Amino acid sequence: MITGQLSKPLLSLRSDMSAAELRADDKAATPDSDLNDEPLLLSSETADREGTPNKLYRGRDGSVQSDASSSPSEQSQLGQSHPGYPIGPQSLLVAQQLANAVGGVMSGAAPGMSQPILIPFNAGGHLGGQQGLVLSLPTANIQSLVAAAAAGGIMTLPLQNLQATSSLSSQLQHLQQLQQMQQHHQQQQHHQQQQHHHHHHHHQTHAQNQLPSQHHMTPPSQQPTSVPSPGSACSSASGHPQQSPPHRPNQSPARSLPSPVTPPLPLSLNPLASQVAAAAAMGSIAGSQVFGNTLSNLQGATGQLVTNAQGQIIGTIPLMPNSAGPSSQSGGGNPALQVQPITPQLLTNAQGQIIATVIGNQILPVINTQGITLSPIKPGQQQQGQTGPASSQPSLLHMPHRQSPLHQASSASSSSSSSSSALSVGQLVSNPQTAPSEVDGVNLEEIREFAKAFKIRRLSLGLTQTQVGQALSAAEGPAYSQSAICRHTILRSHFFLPQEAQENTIGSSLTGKLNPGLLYPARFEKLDITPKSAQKIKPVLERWMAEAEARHRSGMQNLTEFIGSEPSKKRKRRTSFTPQALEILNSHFEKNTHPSGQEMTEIAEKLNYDREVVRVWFCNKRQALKNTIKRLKQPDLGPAATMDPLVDSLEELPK
Amino acid sequence: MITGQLSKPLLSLRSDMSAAELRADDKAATPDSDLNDEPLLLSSETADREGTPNKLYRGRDGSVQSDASSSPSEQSQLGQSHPGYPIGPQSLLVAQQLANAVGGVMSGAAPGMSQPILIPFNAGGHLGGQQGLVLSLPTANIQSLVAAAAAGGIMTLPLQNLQATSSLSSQLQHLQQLQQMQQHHQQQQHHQQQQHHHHHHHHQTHAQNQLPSQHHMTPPSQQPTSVPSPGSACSSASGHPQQSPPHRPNQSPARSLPSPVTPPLPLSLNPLASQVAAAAAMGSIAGSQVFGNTLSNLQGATGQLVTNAQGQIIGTIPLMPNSAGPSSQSGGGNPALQVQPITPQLLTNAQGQIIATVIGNQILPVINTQGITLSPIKPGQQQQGQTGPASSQPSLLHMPHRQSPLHQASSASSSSSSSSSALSVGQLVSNPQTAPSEVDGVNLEEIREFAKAFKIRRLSLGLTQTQVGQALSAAEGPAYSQSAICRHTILRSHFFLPQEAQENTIGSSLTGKLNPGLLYPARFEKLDITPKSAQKIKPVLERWMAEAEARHRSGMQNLTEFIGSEPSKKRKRRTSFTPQALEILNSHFEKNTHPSGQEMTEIAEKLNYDREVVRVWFCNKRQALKNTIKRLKQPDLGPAATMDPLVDSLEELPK
DNA sequence: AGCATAAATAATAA
DNA sequence: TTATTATTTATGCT
Repeated sequence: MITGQLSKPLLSLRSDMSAAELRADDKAATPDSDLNDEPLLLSSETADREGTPNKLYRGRDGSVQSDASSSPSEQSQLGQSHPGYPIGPQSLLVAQQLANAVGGVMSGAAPGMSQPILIPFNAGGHLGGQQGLVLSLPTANIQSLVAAAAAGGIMTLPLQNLQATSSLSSQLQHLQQLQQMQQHHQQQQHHQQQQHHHHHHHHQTHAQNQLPSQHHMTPPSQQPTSVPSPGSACSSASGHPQQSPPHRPNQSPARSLPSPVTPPLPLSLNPLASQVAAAAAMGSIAGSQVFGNTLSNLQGATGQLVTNAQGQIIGTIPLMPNSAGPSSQSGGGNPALQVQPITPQLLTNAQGQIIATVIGNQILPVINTQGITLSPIKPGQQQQGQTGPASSQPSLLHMPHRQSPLHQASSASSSSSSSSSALSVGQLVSNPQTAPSEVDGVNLEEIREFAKAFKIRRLSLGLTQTQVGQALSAAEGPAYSQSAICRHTILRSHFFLPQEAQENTIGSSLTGKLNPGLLYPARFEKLDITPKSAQKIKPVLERWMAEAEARHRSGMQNLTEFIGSEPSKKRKRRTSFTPQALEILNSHFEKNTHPSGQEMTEIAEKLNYDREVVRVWFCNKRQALKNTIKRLKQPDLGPAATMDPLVDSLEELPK
Repeated sequence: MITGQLSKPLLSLRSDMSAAELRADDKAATPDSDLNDEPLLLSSETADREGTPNKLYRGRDGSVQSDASSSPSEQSQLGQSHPGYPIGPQSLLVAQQLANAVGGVMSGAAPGMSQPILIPFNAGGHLGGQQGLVLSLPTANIQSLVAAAAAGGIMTLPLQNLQATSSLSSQLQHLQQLQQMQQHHQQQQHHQQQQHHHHHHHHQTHAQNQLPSQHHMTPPSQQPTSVPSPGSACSSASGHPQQSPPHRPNQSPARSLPSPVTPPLPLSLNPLASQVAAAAAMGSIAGSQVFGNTLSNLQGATGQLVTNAQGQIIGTIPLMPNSAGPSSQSGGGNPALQVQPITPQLLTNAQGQIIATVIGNQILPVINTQGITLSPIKPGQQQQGQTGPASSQPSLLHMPHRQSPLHQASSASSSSSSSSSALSVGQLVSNPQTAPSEVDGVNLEEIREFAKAFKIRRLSLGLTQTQVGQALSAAEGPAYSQSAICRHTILRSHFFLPQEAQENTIGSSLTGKLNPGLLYPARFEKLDITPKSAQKIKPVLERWMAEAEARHRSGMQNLTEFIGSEPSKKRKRRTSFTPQALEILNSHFEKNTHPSGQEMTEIAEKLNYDREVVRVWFCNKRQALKNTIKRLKQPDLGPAATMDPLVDSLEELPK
C-alpha cells in the first residue's frame, strides 16, 4: 500500500497517523523499535458485554475524522519507511501558511478547532519533494502532525536544512519539532503512553508495531497508558504542547516563507508547534470538561440503578431531565431521559431483566451480565448542556478511572484504567490532551452526553446494544447498525473517554476488519465513532429511542414489536449485480472506463439499476483496476508468496 | 509518438472482467458449470507493500512515468479475480490448481521468481471479451518476465493462446478461455478446456476454430482464423504446442460456446491447456491447465499500463510474448514466455494520449480514459509513428472477442458472430432471448455485427465515441453524431449484444441529470435508434470509418486532421500531477500565490503540463489555502491569523 | 474467518 | 459547482 500512496503526492496524515508518526518517532528515538510492522492490536477491550459482541472495530471512520487516519497503516509505513518519501525541503508554503494561520488561531485558542490542518509538504522528497504531505488534523490531532512529520520521515534532523526552505520548510520544522516533542514525551512520561494509544487506535492498522510491546495487546485493559483514548492521543500530544510553549514564541519570523532563506525555521515550527501544543492542551482540557459535563449530567439527574438480569448492578441511570439539558443537542437526547422519576427502583428490560436500579436521583449502573456497565456516571463534570451539572453528586460511579462506569465494568476496567482511570474525570481535566471540545464542528460534549443518556435509556428499556442495533438497522438502514458503531471509535479518541475505551473496542485491529454481523449502536455509546458520524446518527438514535420509549410505556409488547420491525434506509443496501449485468458493465468498462453521464444513465436503464449504482460501479471498477495495476507493479515482497510462476517471472523483471 | 516513456515499468493487468463474462457464457452453456460465480483467483495477493509507490504518472508528454520505482517489479499477483467475476468456484479451483501446478513448476524452475503475477481476466466477457487484461509493463519488466518465464519454465502453455489473439482481444480471449477452461475443468476436465478455448477464440475471431489443435500457435498467424495476429506475437507458440497433445484432440464439444454453433475451437485452446496441463502436472486437473495457460499468457505478456495524458491509468497493455517463440521453451511452456525483451513502448495518439503499448511485436490496445481504447493498433498496423513496435506483430489488436477488428467488421464475419460470435463468449447463446434476427426488415445481426466491427475499428483508431460523433456530425451532418451512437443502444437491446452495449451510450437519461458541463449537445433525444435508423446510417458510418482508417494508415496526423481533433468537450480529464510536478508547483506557490501569466507559462513548460492546467492548479491551490486558513481561524479565531505572507497574499485576493 | 467490492466520504481538478 | 479520484467503511458471500 504504501506504495500506492506514495505515489501520491501527498501524504496526508491524519490524525491517525499519529500513531505512525509516533512510531516513527519512536523509532527514531528508539531504533529498536522497529517500526514495525506489527500490528497492534489492542484489542479489545472489553467488550461490552451485553449482548453484543463487541468487537473491536476500528473505526474506519476514523479516518478521517478524527483520526484521520487514513490508513494508518499506510502511513505509517510511509512515514517511516518510506524512503520514498522524502519530504522535500521545499515544501510547502502552504503548509507554512497554514501553520501560521493555524498557529495564530490555534494559540488563541481554540479549543474548538477541530479542523484539520493541512500541511503540505512537498514531498517530494525524493521526488522532489514535492509532495508534501498534508496533515490534517483536528486540533487534537496535532500530535498527529507531529507524528506525521515523523512519519513523513521528516524527521527532525533535517530540520535545519529545512529551515532554509520556505514555508514548507518551516512547516516541516514544525513537524519536526512536534515530533521531537512527541518523542520526548514518549520518552518522558506517560504521555507517551498516550501516544501509544494513538497508535493503536489509529493504526491499528498501521503500525502497530510501534508499540512496543505491549500494547497491543492486551486488549482489554490494555495498557494503561495508552490506550484509552485514542484520541486523546492527540491530546496527548497536547500534553506536550506545553512544551512548546517555549517555542511558541517564535513564530513567525521564522516562518518560513518561501524563500529559501528562511531563516530560522525553527521559529516557525516552533510557533506552530507551540501553538499546536497549546491548542492541544486546551483541547484536552476542554475535553475533560466535557466529560465532566457528561457526568454531571448524569449525576444531576437522578439516576437509577441499573442491574442486569442477574440482578447485578450495572450502573445507574442518571435522569436527565428530559429536556434536558443539553438540549442542544440533544435534542436529541433528552427526551428520553425521562427516565422518569422513578425512584430507586429496579428497572427491568423488556425481557424482564433488571437493568438498573434507580436510587433517588442517582442511577447506578449495573453491570449487566454481559458485562456491560450500564450507567456510567461520571464524576462531576459539568457539562454544558447538561442539566445540572450540579451534579454535585457524587455521582455514582463513575467509573473507575475514567469516568464512567461502563467501561469499567466491562472491563477492563481495570484497566481502565489505565490511564484512564487515572483520568477519571479529574484526570481528564488534567489530561488535557484529550479532547477538544469540538471537532469538525461537532460539539463533542454534546455527543458524549447524548451517548451516555442513550445508553441509559437503552438500558432502561432493557435492550441490548445488539437489539438496538438490529432494530435501528432495520428501521433506519444498515448504516446505523455497525457503522454507527464503528465511527464511534473515533469519537472516543476525541474525548478520551476512559470508559469508552474500555467499552469498545477497538479495535482495530489489525485485522482491520470489522465484525460483521453484529454491532450496533453500541459503538455510539462508546463514542467509538467519529464526531461527524455521531452527529449524523444522533438524531436517528434519538428518534428511535423516543419511539422505543413510547412503546415501552405503552407496553412491552409494543416495544417488542417496535424493535422487531421497520424498514429503514440508511446505507444503501449493497447491490448485487447479476452476472448478466456484470457482463455488460464490464464490457462497457472495457470500452470506456469513464463513461459519460449519459452513458451511465443508459447503462443504468438498460440494466435496470439506479444510475448512481452504475456510477459507483464504475468508480469502484476504476479503482480496482488501478489497484490491480499497482499491485502488479509492486514487488511484492513476499517472495514465497507468490507461488505463481507468473509472478515469479514477473519478479525477475527488472524493475 | 509514443511518448514514451514510461518510466517505469508497469505492469498492469486488466483483466478483470472477463471472468464475469465467461461466467455468463459458461453458464449458459453449461449450466452446471455455473459454478461460478466465483472468481477465480489466483491469486495472490501480495500486497504491495511498501515500498514504492509507484504511481504512474503521465508525463505530459505523454509518457508515462511512474514513480515508483518500479522496482519491484511488478509482479504479481495474480490476480485475483475479479470481482466481477464470478467464476465459479470450480473455476477457482481450477485456477488454483493451475496455480499450484504452475507453482510447482515454477518453483522448480525458477527459483527466482517470486512475484506474483496478476492475471486478469477479463471479463469482458461479454463484451467481447475484449478486454482482456492487459499488462503493461516496462520493457524491462517484460524482459524479466520473459526471463523469468524462461527460467521458470513458466508458462509455457499460454503462449499459444496469446499468440493468436491480438492484443487486447487476444488477451481477453485468453482470459476467457481460461475462464472457460476453468469452468470446464471444473466440470469436466481438461479436454473440455480446449474447447473452451475455442470459444474464446471464436469470438474473437472467428476463425479460431480452426486450429484446434494447434493452436497455438503460431502466433502470428495466429489464429487461424482471424486475426492477424497480433500477436503472434507470441510466437510463441511454439512451445506449447506440445502440450496440448493430450487434450487437444478434443476440442470441441464441450465448450459451451456461445453460440451454439461454435465449432471447435478447441484447438487453440487446447494447446495451452494441454500444455499447461502437462506442465502442471496434469493432475491438477484441467483447471490447472487452463490456468496455466492463462498464466502463461499473462506472463508472457507483460504488459504496460496505459495512461492517459494526465497520467491516469487507463488501461494496461498486455504484452504478448513476443513472439516468440517459442521457444520453447521450456518445456513446458515456457517458451513463450519470452516475453521478450521488448520493450514496450507506448503509443500515443494525436492527442498525445497513450493508446497502446507496443510490446515486442504486439501492440496492446489501451483503453483510454475516456474509455476508449486508444490504440489502435490494429493489427497489422503498427502505428506509425510509434516507435517501434516491433511490431512484429502483426495484428494487433484485433479485437478480442470478436475478431479482429476490422475485418470483422467488415465482414462481420466473424462471425461468428452473430449469433454466435456476437456473444462473445457465449452470451448470445445464453441469451437467446434477445433478438430476433430481423426486425423491420433489417437484419439485426448484420447491424449488430456492423456495430461491433465499427466499435472495434473505432477503438483501433483510438477514437472515442465522442470524437467520432463530432467528426461525423461535422462531416455528415448533425444527425449522425450522437444519434448514431444512441441508436446503437437501441440496437443493442435488440440484439443483446454485449459489446455494443458498451459502446454507446446513452443517452438518455433519465435522470436527466446529465452533467452539465460535459455533455454534448445532446442530441439524442429521441431515439433510440430503431433498426431502421441503424440501417440508414450504417453506410454513412462505414464510409466515414473507411476514410478514418485510411487516414490513420497514412499517419496519425492525417487522422487527427480528419477527425478534427476535438477531443470533445467533455470535461477535461482530471490531471494527475506527478509528485515532482507538485513539488515544483508548491514551491512556486510558496513564493508567489499569484504568478504572472508568464510565470505560469514558464512553469507549464517546465513541467510539461498545459498552461491552463497550471493556471487552474494555482486557482485551486489558492482556494484550498484560503479554505484552510478559514478553517483554522475559525475555531478560534484567529487571532494572529495569518502571519504568513502567503496567507496575506491570499487574503488579499478577492474571494 | 476472510475476501471482494458496493457504498460512503473527503479531497481536489476542472 | 461539479465531477472524478482517492480512501475508507462495511456488507454479502464464500
